[in-house]
Amino acid sequence: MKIEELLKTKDKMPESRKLVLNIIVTANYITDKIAEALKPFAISNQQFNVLRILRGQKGKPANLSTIQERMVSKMSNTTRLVDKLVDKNYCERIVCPSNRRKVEIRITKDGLELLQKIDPVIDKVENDFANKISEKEILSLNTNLNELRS
Amino acid sequence: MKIEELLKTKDKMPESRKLVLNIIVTANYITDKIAEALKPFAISNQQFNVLRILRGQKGKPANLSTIQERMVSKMSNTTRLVDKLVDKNYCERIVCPSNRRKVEIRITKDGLELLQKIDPVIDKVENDFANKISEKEILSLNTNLNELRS
DNA sequence: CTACAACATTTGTATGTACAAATATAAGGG
DNA sequence: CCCTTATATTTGTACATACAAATGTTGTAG
Repeated sequence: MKIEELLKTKDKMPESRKLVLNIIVTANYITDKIAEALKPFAISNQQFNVLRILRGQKGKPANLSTIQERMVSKMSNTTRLVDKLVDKNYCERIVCPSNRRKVEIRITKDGLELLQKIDPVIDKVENDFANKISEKEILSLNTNLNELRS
Repeated sequence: MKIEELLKTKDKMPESRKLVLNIIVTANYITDKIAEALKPFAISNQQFNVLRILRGQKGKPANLSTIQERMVSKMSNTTRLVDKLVDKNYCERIVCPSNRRKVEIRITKDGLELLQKIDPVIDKVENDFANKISEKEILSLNTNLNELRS
């Protein structure tokens, strides 16, 4: 559905505004789909994002600032987000021996197993979403979005 | 900057996942820019969005459900959002005489004046953002985003 | 009329998030 | 070494948001 129709705007907008609103609305759309898919697993989008970052470390521990800089949606309080994951036993946190200001955060076996269960579900959400346009369009969309952030 | 570089991912991702992350990251980027631009005026992105919806009514009052369905990012508690705007004297709320379950919400003179001050600032943010790509690319981006939500 | 379902909004409450200040540690200059 | 500054994380607090239940109102079937 066209963005103007979706937002029921009668007056016509400049294309730049349409673009801005369109990106935000589409981001909300896909974020909601992902949240819905994660619901049965009782973790939030942000927690899932952190778990995937930790898995990406391939055994190496991550510290808080590393996680923060890699998060899709940065937030000011990664400490408490990691707390939740520790509570649920999906990751563990120990003080870094070489620099005791830092903490070393590692995904646990439980965390890895959870991700393995979630993976196909999220893959499906992502594919169902992206496959509404052609392979070629996906590529040029990615290119354009990269440029918009420069 | 490419999305993979931005998120510092070493393992390569399918294009569908890149697209999803790219849209979310870009939406966060532009949302932050808008929030920054609105900061001097002491209103949030959501409050600004509601004010523009009310102005779009051109004198006619809006009720809560109308506002809610037109918001860029829907939220569960529009009542309290409007409360904030009423507190600041940017809109007024009266019980709808024909159907007392409803409320009629109208932008005030103060609200209209505020929007007039904000308009050029937001226009600039939107244009600076969109003008990083060509007119033609903006149009096809809008088309593709519309399709992705179908 | 009256009872009951539907509707529009509001409120309670638990949880999430932002921002700044606090804590703890490390590193570097004199 | 001691003092200052920088770094990494945590905590306090105020505010925002989600979700469900409550409130008040309307429409309608009997």
